[in-house]
Amino acid sequence: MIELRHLRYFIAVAEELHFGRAAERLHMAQPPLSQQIKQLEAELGFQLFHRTKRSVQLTEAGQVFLAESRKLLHQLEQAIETGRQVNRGEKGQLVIGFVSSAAYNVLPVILRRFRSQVPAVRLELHEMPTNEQLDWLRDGKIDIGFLRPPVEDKALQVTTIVREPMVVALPESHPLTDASQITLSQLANEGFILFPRPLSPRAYDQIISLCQQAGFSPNVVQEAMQMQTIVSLVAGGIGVSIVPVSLENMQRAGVVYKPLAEPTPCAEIAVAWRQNDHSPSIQRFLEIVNQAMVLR
Amino acid sequence: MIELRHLRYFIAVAEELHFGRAAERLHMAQPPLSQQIKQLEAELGFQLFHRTKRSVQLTEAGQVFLAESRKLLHQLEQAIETGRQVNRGEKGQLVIGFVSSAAYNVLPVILRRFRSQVPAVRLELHEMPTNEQLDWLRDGKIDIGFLRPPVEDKALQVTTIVREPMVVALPESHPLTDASQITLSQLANEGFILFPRPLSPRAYDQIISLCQQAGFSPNVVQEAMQMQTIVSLVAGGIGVSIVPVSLENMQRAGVVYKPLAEPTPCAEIAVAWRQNDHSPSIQRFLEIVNQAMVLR
DNA sequence: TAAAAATACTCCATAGGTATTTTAT
DNA sequence: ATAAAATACCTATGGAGTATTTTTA
Repeated sequence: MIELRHLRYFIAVAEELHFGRAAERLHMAQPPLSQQIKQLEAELGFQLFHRTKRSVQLTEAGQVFLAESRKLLHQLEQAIETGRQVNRGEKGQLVIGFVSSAAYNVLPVILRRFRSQVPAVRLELHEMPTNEQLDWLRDGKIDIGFLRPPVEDKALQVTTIVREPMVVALPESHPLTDASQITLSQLANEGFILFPRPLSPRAYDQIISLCQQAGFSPNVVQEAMQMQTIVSLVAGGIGVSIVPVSLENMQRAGVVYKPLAEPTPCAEIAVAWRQNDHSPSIQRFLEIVNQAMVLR
Repeated sequence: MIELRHLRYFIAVAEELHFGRAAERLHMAQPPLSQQIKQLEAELGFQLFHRTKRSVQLTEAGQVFLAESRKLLHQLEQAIETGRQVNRGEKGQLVIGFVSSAAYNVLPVILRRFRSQVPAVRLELHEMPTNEQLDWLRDGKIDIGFLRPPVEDKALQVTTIVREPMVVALPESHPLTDASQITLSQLANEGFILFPRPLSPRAYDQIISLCQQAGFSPNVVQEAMQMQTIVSLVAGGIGVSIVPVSLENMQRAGVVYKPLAEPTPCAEIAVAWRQNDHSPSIQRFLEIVNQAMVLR
């Protein structure tokens, strides 16, 4: 059976064209080297050297096999190095899911950091709602999710990384745009635009219950999956909404954001990953998330 | 030190994801297999498997290294196969020199045969006179020469493969074109076109001495290196020439070839190669030359 | 005859085997 | 309780060393 040893020895002899010197270079005696080369030739089924006792020369086949052998050892080095990089989480591929609002908030910061620190890990991004992310995480279709807690699944690990105040989004033309802040009760007769409850039950219920504490049940005139859509609808005067403050980053014309007077309700974003997945690139990614987003 | 054994074992375990079954497949016991994998991991500096006693799983780095390992073993197979082909003279490269007249005669037959029997050997052809071929052979710049004997060099082996009659080449307009054959004495007063003596001393001297036996010294009015040129000059009425019969293949308009009445002088072509060069593709080529050109 | 590869043999390192333990399900 | 990997220990193959012979320039 051919071993790498044979190739290493062969390369040495081919380079020295002298068994004695090659043996010296390999820190071994000459006879076993002759043996191993002979054995290699037997395994290969062809001569590597023309041997005339006094001089050693590569055969034509030997020359070809020399080039191939060098390539092989070099590739092994490469393979080891690549393996080590993957092991350190410096090379690989990550598939990431995120809710649309994360795109305005945490994602840009984290991705910029990750890309600069670990450039050899390819990132694949998929925008999708929380519940879909949970399925994809379980199926291994994504490795990391940026989503809205809570998550019940015991197989998934979840850390909240952002907790931001909610603000009221009003059409530019609305009379309340002059107020410095708004109490919920002032919105009792407004039409509300919200996301469908299954998308983020906790946030949804929070808003509803706050309104009820303010003495009214909100009149939901429209639902929309995407935050962009909600903001657009507000701009269009369809109604008002309560959105995470980071949406201000969108700079949508025709919309004014106002803080709430109430003890501020919060929108949360969390990272989630499979508890038993110790893939180094995931670990590396989570480290960077931690660095960037130490949650107070 | 990593050996191919390690890779073979690793691939087996990675494919079975079960040390026991992998060991069985490798016709060995399970403990030494565990040992070898452990040793491999130590050499690599990273884990290949997540081992939880009850289940074996590839790590991310392990997956990458698995693909690389498979590639490596496959490439070794390839290298061995290529080496064997080269050894059998079925793959490689040959550089061949030939005198211009060989192009009308032996070369086409031999090359056609060789290309069909040994398609994977690349041929490089260089037209050049005999003396230059000898230098290039000695320098290793060509491997095979088709040239005009004799060759004195002891380091070169030479076999004559073609011995063909010489014929007289006359301009179409010449009065002797009606004769069925020609005696040299009939050409005593003609102007002769010949190649320079150094190009093929034997053939040159042969022609001169034949003329002298016929009672005259030929009047050489023009010399030319290439047979084509000689024939063109004859066609142009500059003079007559004595050329190998295979030149008739050229079908040059304006020239008529006539056999000689004299005991036919002969033009020879030989193959030459370095005696101590046992490169299989050369051997293979020479075999085919022998097959095709068994000299009577 | 001198230099270098091949042979002959000897030895020991280590690959591989056997028996057993550990551990997770 | 059981299946599977790890650990401990032993065995023996074969890789490597030493001494010697063979070969040819």
